[in-house]
Amino acid sequence: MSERMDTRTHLSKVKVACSKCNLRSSCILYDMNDADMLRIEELVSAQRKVFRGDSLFQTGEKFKALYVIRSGFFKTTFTSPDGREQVMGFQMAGEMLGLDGIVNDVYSCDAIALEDAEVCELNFDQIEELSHQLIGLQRRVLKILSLEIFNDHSVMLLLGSMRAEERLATFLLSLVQRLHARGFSPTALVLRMTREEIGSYLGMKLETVSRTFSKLSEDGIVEVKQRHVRILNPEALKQLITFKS
Amino acid sequence: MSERMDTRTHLSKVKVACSKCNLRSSCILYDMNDADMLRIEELVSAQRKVFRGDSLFQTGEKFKALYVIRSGFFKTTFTSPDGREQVMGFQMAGEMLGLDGIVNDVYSCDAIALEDAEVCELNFDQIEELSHQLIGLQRRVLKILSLEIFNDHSVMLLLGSMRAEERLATFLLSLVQRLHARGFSPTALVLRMTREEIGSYLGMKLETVSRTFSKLSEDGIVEVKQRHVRILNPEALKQLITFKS
DNA sequence: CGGGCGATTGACTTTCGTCAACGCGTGTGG
DNA sequence: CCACACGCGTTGACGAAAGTCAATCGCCCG
Repeated sequence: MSERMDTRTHLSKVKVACSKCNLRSSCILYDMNDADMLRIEELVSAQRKVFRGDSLFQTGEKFKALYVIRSGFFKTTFTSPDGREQVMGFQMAGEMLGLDGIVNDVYSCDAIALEDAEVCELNFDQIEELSHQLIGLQRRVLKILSLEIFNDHSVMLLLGSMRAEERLATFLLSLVQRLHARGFSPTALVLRMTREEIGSYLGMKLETVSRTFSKLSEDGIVEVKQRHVRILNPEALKQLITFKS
Repeated sequence: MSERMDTRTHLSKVKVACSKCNLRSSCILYDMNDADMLRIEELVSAQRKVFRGDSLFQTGEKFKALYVIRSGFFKTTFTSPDGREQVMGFQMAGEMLGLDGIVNDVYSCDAIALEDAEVCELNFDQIEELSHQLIGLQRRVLKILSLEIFNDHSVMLLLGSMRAEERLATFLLSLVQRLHARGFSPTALVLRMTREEIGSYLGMKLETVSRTFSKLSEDGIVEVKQRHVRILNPEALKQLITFKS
């Protein structure tokens, strides 16, 4: 945890213009019409900087806002009552954090920045209030929640039915696809997380992650240099996942 | 699939009274005030019967309604593009089906009745319309979605970090707890699903499920006769799950 | 009563986890 | 500027857990 400052994150109250945001096409709020967009800017109660290693929110904290990532990279970790911990996901620009806090008015996971990040804070009371007025926003919020459920189901499928190699292949393809959608290379990426964090997310041990990387590397499918990964043969990687039976 | 009739399910358009429903305390819509409750009854566009083995909806079907289970027992199965299939959950009275269909206007899993069932159909357009008017309903819907996310995260934790015995113990405790909340025994239950379905849900093979049941039985923790399970030592069962480290 | 699906059990194989040693790279302090 | 330390990653040897394949059993339903 950083000791740079008293408060965990920088705050700036500068009003932002969603309508001019360069994330617009990838931001989770993007498909609003211009009239609604002006109203939506009211939602952004603050922008916050979060430094690498610091948390945006923690399990048990009072839930009061959702966050959209403007830049940077997060992991969310979920902890069971008995202390079991697991990485629930990795989030990047345009994605949303905090949705699982709505049920109990308390965040139910930790959101930790894996690199210095900036987020837009959306006060949840205001979201409720405004989506009461704008049916388009209401629908949008529901879709966001539903998407999260859909994505979680995909992860459950991965955890429940795939073997180590398939899991890692799926993980790499998913990451690179999301990065590509944000203008990055479709074949090269820099991992922002450790082998242990990847393993936790994929339900395997860090040694197995490492071994599996080595295996993919030996097979000429990817090139791995520490956290730098290049996908040499995307087709072979997809083939690995394909269900055999 | 049943061939009893042309349409897959019975439909009845008889207006129901949510305010008089005996499920009220466990139904996912329950915490509405009386005034709102009258409005909510408008939502129930139909009640449907679904016979054992039949599906309430299937992957790819146009999404148009959410469902609340009045009686009976369902499984939901999720299928990946390449044909991998997995049981995503088991649902009982008062629980909701179809939430993952909101994102893409298409159901993204199959809901299959494991015993004859009755459901209330809630037209989604009407939900949107009405929750636009009743802020209480809007909030409620958001909480339901968020709860689903929270539950999925618990399953992901199970799949990612537990061993076979822990998974089965967690599964049994969860089932029995939900049944107990509905007035059934806190220690005895009848499984509505096969070993294979349990295995699919828990990310293990049916033989492993069977062996694990036998193990728990040998240890005197549960009594298993086919699908009839009695929990002899709930404390020992909970102890099994407790994280060791 | 017989057929068939589901459940159990055994023997063997595979996959992954565990434990341990070592290597690489970065950042810091002498 | 170099040396060192520490965190992270890799690799190997071994063991444990779960998967696979196969035989058998038993219950339920026609």
